[in-house]
Amino acid sequence: MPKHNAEVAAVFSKIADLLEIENANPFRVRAYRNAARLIQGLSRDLGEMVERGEDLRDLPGIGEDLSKKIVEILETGHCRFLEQLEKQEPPALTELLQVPGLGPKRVKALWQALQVESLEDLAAAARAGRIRMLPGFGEKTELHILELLTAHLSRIPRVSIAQAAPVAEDLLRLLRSVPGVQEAVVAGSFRRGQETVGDLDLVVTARLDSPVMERFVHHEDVAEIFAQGPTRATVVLRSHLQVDLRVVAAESFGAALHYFTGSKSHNIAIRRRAQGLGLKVNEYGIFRGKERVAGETETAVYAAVGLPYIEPELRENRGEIEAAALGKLPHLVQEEDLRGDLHCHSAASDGHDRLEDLAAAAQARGWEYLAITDHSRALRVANGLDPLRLRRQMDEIDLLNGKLRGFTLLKGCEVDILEDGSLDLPDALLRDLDIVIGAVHSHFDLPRARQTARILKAMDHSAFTFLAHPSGRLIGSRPAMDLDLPRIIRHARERGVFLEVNAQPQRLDLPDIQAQAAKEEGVLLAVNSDAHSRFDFDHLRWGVLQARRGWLEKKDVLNTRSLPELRTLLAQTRR
DNA sequence: GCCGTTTTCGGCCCGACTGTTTTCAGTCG
Repeated sequence: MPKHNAEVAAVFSKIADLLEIENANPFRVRAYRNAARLIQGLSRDLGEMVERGEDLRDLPGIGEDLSKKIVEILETGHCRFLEQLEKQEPPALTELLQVPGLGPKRVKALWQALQVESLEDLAAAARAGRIRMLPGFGEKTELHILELLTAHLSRIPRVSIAQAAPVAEDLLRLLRSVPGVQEAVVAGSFRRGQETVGDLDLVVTARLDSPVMERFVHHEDVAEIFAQGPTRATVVLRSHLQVDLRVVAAESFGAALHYFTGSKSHNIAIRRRAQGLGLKVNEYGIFRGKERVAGETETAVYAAVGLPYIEPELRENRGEIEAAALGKLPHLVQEEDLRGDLHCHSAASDGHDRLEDLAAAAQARGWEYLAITDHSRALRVANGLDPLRLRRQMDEIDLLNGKLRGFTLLKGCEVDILEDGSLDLPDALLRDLDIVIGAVHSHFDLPRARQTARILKAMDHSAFTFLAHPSGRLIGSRPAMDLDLPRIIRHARERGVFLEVNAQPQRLDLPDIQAQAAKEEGVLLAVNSDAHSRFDFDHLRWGVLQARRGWLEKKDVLNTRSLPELRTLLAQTRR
């Protein structure tokens, strides 16, 4: 089984963990971590790059040694260096590093002195009071470790950004009501629009005498206070979500917001750039010696290092700093750019609303069009439409369009791609539709070659418009299908069809990096709500964020086109 | 382990909070 980017990144992360426990040169550890992060965020397949004879050393942070290790992992599925490390230290130690509060030094000390190799060992040692005996540890640390462990075991995995949003908004309301508070905003991965967030980072500006810190940590939703100082606090909510609060003076707001928005690797790159200019960047501002040269706004922070403002969604150190320096940042698509939605369900299949209610809600959002795309017959659990029912719906849409003014319902269907790659409805019927969405809803576990061939075949159908939720993943519950996605993206370009960025928060599919790869290939993407009721159009907020993270501009998104432009593009997919 | 309009060697981002250290290490973001 050939290895792919994610596996290579996992090997490098594990090496970094084990090296860190070994007390290796921290910069060597960082080199592995940086490489893991780079590879995780790469829009291209390493295996394919190697096949094409590209030099991996052209990737920033990859040199002679790591390049060889990547090739070794891709070709053999193993990494001898990792296996060697695992002979010296139990691989399970890296699991201990996942416990917040336990770092490499403590893990190593616990292992060497008490033979603690797993979470169970750790709990047993703490309960037996053996940890407090170790040098550098004390009674409080021992109790703290037990608490950390309990918190870790009961922790929720990263929550979807859509779930975190109402929590964040409640907290902001609370903070803004505290006397002396000027601004309160969310930073961190939430502000960058990541599909899931591990915690919430809040930045507040307040007068020195504001009781904001006290009010925050003693808020009724707070279950536990992990740390609290005059400017910074970490708490865990009853919902198990961790929240960090940072309070700064107004003059430092931009610097603090920039610092806490991250990402970490973007910040490091900005700081290195600042260093080269004789400047120092921290959360209080940008300094030349003792003199503050910026800090009040993010725009000023970027200007101080000679860059234009960089949108938070781009701050992943995936080329945005270089693009900014060249004046080549993308003008990211916005929700207001959308003229309609090309994927939604009515009560005819598994949606909740009638066509006229969906149309009214869409028109109220200022859109020009909405495609009705109920499921096809194979998806029985969703009450998929057979040819007769779909024909009836098409007639109903014609009638409705006769009454609508300045708005059009498009006739579509989300057709199942069957196991053999054929589509679930007769060709003649599909050709009478405006939009034919191909989608996989079954046989997610076919081998890579068959799964890829199945989808390529479906895309070749003469009526095919775009591929819905191409990876098939459900965040946190179902992994992406094993697919040659670069090949599917290339095929979409050659065949002249489109791909989807599905905005359902549990899907967000294509994900950011793959959406960017499609853009680079010149494939248009439809950012769709996949609404099952008129309220689900709000999902587009998350889809647009994901699209922005993929560097998509208005011109890259199919449903930013006016209806006549859209019809022209749709006609070109037919053959 | 990577990298280079000053470098092929000597650098590599920066500060807050906690606990046990009597002056700072460990961890985190």
